Amino acid sequence: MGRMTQSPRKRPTSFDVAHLAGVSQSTVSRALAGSPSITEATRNRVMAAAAELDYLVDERAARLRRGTTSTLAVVVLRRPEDTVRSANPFYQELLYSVCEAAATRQLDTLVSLQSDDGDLSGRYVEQGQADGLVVIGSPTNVRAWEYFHELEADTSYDSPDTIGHAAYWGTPHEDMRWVRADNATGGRLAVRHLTDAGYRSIAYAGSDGNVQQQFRERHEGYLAEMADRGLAPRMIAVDQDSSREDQGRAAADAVLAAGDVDAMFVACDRMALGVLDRLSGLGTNVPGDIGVVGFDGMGAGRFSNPPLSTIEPDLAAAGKMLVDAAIDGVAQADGVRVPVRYVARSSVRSE
Amino acid sequence: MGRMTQSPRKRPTSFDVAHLAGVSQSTVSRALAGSPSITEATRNRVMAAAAELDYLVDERAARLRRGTTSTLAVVVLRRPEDTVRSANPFYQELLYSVCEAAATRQLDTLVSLQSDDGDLSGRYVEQGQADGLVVIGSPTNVRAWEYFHELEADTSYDSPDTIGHAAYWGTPHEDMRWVRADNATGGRLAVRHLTDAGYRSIAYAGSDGNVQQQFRERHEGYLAEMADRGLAPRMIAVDQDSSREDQGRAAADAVLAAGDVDAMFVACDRMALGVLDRLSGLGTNVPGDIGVVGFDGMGAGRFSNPPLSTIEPDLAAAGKMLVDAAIDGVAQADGVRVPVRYVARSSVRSE
DNA sequence: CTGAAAGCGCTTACAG
DNA sequence: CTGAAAGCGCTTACAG
Repeated sequence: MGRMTQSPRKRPTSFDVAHLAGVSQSTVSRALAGSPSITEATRNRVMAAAAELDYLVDERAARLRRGTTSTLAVVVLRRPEDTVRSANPFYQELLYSVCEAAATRQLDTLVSLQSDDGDLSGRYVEQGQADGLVVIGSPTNVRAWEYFHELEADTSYDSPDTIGHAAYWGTPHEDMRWVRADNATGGRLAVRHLTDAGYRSIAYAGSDGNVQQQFRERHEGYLAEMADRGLAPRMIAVDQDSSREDQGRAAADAVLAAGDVDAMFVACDRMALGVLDRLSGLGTNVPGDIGVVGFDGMGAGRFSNPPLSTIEPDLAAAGKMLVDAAIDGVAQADGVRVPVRYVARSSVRSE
Repeated sequence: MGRMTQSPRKRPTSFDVAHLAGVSQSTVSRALAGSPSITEATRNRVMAAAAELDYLVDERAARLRRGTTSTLAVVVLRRPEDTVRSANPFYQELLYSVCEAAATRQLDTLVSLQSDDGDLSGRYVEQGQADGLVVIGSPTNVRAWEYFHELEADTSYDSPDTIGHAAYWGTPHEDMRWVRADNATGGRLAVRHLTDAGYRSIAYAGSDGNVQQQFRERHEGYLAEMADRGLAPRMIAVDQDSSREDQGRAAADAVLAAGDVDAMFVACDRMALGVLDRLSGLGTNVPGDIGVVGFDGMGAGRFSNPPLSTIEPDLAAAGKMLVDAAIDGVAQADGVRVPVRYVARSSVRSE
């Protein structure tokens, strides 16, 4: 490693470069920033000196002076009890796609994992650390969402070069600038493909209550499409407190007990994976006896038994929408929808 | 939103707070930083004024002056052709656990996704943006690893408060400070559990070449344990160019063609998932006819057909080791190993 | 315990 | 096209 072969020395500044190149410090700054007013010859001399000294601009100073940061802050809300392996991979994927979208816009991403029971902080713009903020979470992070909701109301001044924009995934508050999957369309798509494949007695498996806004919307899409097709809706309500997988297993039991259901639209993939697990354990033929459609597009669905048909939100679009909304703002006061598509796999008969 | 209810005004500085609290700017700085030399009464007055003005320290200025950043830079190497959904989730999980480990140490994480065919940059410490650097990638990101390898050699000066530490996951260069799974132990564990379950003709499925250091180590562990138990090793070499899943499918075909193999230790979970997919498609009984063990601990393995036994690296430990190595440095010049454990699921007969 | 002042390392009017 | 100077908003010796 380099530092062993040479004695440490202080990091060079633009003054050192100026001295070596025989120009003023301001010229160094301009030359390195690509100012068009600098001669090619001068620029070359400066660049050579900078390379020679291994000089790099100190971004703290540059940003302090400039007033901007070229950075997007991303807060990921996690449940305190989650480990990397038990956490819902959906949020990890969403984080990843936000980072990708930010990179496309030449923005670095300042990521902070926060949980409902720990310190919350989202004032990165006000602290000069970012030009915008994206918050990713599930509506169950109640305290965190209240915190961010209040933050929106509190911000009483604007930074010179930014308007302190923010965008949110998973907020239960309608008056925050949210980005969400087009859940209702997803619900409709599920019913559409299931009926096209010949299923008629299609149940929705999910929570009945109003805890999860996203689930409610999926359910509404399901109801609307069922009504449009003159089919009677059925609800398989699951216990709120168990894991998604166990909720799915219980839903499968309920469907089998009912005896007259031939397909299920399940609120999310993790739950649907639980459904499949129970159904295959019991020897029920999927998709023959019962067709199953999930929601999320989880990778695990490609290898389940059988592979899971699902409604997949366009994650790349989601990342881009969040970043754009956070940096540019959006016209509408509230939210924007991420498109979804139906992914056909073998948990549904071919149409 | 707040900005609608009040006219925008410039962000307050410590001078504004000082003015309102009737003290000097230095006192504001000290009071807010928690300096013990400030009276309780003074501190309260300052805090009240700061709250009143909604003042927050500008971190750019504070860090410029202080010389540190409280930030860890994390570079994630991605393949240019990958999308969020096609990318190996292992790296997303690892990124997540690095962020968690950093948060535990009160560090923010500056995340940058970079790919072999795009701009590479890892000089965050030199630019005053971070106190340390973690790079996560696969050995296949050849150009990127060469870049970071050279960077280590180039750094010819030290920052005043940091030594420009870095730690790497996935580097093919032995002389960089790497963190890796304990692959050899993983290979041994796989063989151990397979033989304990009564399997005798255990093949290794993976690449034969030396492309993937990690795979080579897993193979070596397998070979060593097989030798210790007096069993004859078998290699099922896979085609380098197809997808992991297809490599797995081909390996399954090869095993079936051979006819005398009763178990497989597969180089990684994605490949093992391909093995399972083909085996179940062909009606082969797993674990009855053939036992399968993968490597990685991928979430999808919990729902595959049958659920996949696997060697799981401790991801939380991996994140912590990377962060610690990057910030504190480590004693040894080269690397440290992340512990692995055997996760028993139904792709192996119960012992 | 508090204040006046220097200075971190840049960018950018302002002159010439 | 280039330079001298101001200033971004802090922290921290140095005095008292």
